[in-house]
Amino acid sequence: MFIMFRFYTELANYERNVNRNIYKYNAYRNAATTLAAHPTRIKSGEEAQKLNGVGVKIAKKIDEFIQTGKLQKLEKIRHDDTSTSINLMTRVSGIGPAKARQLVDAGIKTIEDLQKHKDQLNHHQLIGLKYFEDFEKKIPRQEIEEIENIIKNEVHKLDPEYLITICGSYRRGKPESGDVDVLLTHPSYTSVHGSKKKSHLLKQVVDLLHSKGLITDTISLGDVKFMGVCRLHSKYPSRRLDIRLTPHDQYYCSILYFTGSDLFNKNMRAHALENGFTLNEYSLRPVGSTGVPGEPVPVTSERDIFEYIGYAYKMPCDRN
DNA sequence: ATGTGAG
DNA sequence: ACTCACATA
Repeated sequence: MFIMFRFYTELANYERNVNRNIYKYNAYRNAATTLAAHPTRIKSGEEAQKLNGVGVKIAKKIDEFIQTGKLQKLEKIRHDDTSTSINLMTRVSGIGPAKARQLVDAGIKTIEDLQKHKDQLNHHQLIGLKYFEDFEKKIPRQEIEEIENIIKNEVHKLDPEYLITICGSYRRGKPESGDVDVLLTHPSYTSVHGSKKKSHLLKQVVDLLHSKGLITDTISLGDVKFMGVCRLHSKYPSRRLDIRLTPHDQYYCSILYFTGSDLFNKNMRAHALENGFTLNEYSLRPVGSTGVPGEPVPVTSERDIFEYIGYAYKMPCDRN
């Protein structure tokens, strides 16, 4: 039923992006996931309708697919001009469903159209347009290794106490990644002194990497999160770079969280709950019988987190 | 404050 | 699911 999962996901995205109907979007997504999780092959709509999240309409579509091998509604959507235009617009970083709809309603339907109407785009969307092709390219592992070396060398020349970890699929050992996700901390910055603003710790690093030519554009820069663009040399594509600053005592929970995968995080958090803990991006806390989380337990490595909740340690490459 | 978008 | 940053109000 994998193909049905794909079809319903496609219909879900259509309802969200084109019709802006979040309820139908959720309905299709629910149906898609329950169908995907179903252990045996489904032979009819009637059979499927017994499942949670599958009603009359979706059951009918299953019958249609079984009989014809396709879905009329989906075929129509795939050839619909408005629908395909909206999908194209949302591929520009910074353009979501709402902006895409607005652009297409104004007759702006292609990347060339966007270039003629830059006045309708905000700063983020302009960067998304400027690097439209580059941002869709995968980043080879070796290139991230080079970026990592530059960041670590330059930042440690500035202050060797910074701790730097590149997370995401790169840390899970994947040969290619979609962006570069850097986690940054400094021993002088902890959540207990959280009220003391240490935002310069992030700005300082961003300014440095900018001056060294690695960072080329800033999409946004707050106290704890930078989103922008970097490039190794003029011959390389431009890459999306995120840097987040985390308090030192929350560093390993953050690393765990931002290393993923999403599914792994979900499973691990569920396991934590079963063992009386709640785990998030910031901390691991025991949950009392009242259900109120207690104080965070001290964590000085990723391994600590696994041990507290009695979960066999998994290397990042085994978290896919 | 509220909505949008990203991750 | 939840948080951060930005834009607009």
